[in-house]
Amino acid sequence: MLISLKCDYAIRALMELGSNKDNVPIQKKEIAATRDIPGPFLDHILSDLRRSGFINSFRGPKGGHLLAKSPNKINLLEVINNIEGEVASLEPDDSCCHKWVWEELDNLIANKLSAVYLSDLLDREEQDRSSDISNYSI
Amino acid sequence: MLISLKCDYAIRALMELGSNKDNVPIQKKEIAATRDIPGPFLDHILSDLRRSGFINSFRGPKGGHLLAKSPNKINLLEVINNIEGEVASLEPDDSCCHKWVWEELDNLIANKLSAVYLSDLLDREEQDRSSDISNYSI
DNA sequence: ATAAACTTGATTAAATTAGTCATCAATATT
DNA sequence: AATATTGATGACTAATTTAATCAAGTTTAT
Repeated sequence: MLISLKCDYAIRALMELGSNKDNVPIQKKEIAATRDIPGPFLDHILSDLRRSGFINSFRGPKGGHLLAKSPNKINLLEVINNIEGEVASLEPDDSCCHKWVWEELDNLIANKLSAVYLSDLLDREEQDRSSDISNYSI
Repeated sequence: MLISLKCDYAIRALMELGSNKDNVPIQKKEIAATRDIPGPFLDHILSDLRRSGFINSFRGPKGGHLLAKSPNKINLLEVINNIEGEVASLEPDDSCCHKWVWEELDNLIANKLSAVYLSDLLDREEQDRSSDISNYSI
């Protein structure tokens, strides 16, 4: 797949934290459970997210994690770049004839990803959730 | 990288065949040498290209390979789809909340790739080659 | 016939991805 | 202060994918 599962997990984790209304830290166990992420793997992902400045973590009982920025200040490109180093770089220093296509494609992808914010994902999720409810009540 | 090296090789091979003016089949060895593709690996790639109907192959001495279609009838999406199964499918049947982003991204990529034809690559290569020459003579 | 080519399948090596596990560090509660 | 709870980190492993190699077979021009 284009985006690694690890990255997908990272975005899920951020969504869980972003949907948190009160300022009480959410614990790893809860994130893993509600967003279906393997627990021990999530450790590393949270570690990456913390090092990249997306979240703040607190140890001890009542510890957990909180978003460090507003969801509308976090776009997918930066998340992906920080989690997996690079999005979609083609042959490193390849000077092949059709390099330009891969470059155009890279730019296209980067543009798209940098235009999608965590807040967009949260809005859409909220929207989906409410349309599910209305479907159910019809 | 986004597109596998195998796919890149496949496109290089098609370019080599597409730049062939006369109708004499080009041999594997020559394709491998001029386009810098590992010989034995190219075997499999040519096999895939043949099975997908992009090229015709001829055995025996004076054998080799020819394009089966005009370069302006071959776009990158079909090549890639035939060579590596699929371009960039995300989690197979995943119903995760932000699936729509990956879908939009997939569509964007598919649109871009299906709009680039082998003839575009050949034109660009020709153009690059001639600008190199004029640079040299200045 | 024979040599030159392509064809195919088995096998392998390396890299990447996904994940586990154990140990350490911090802190709220008592 | 002791303890239980939680996060932090690094070593390790398993599975998958990618990128090949190699050998045996088939076709065909000469």
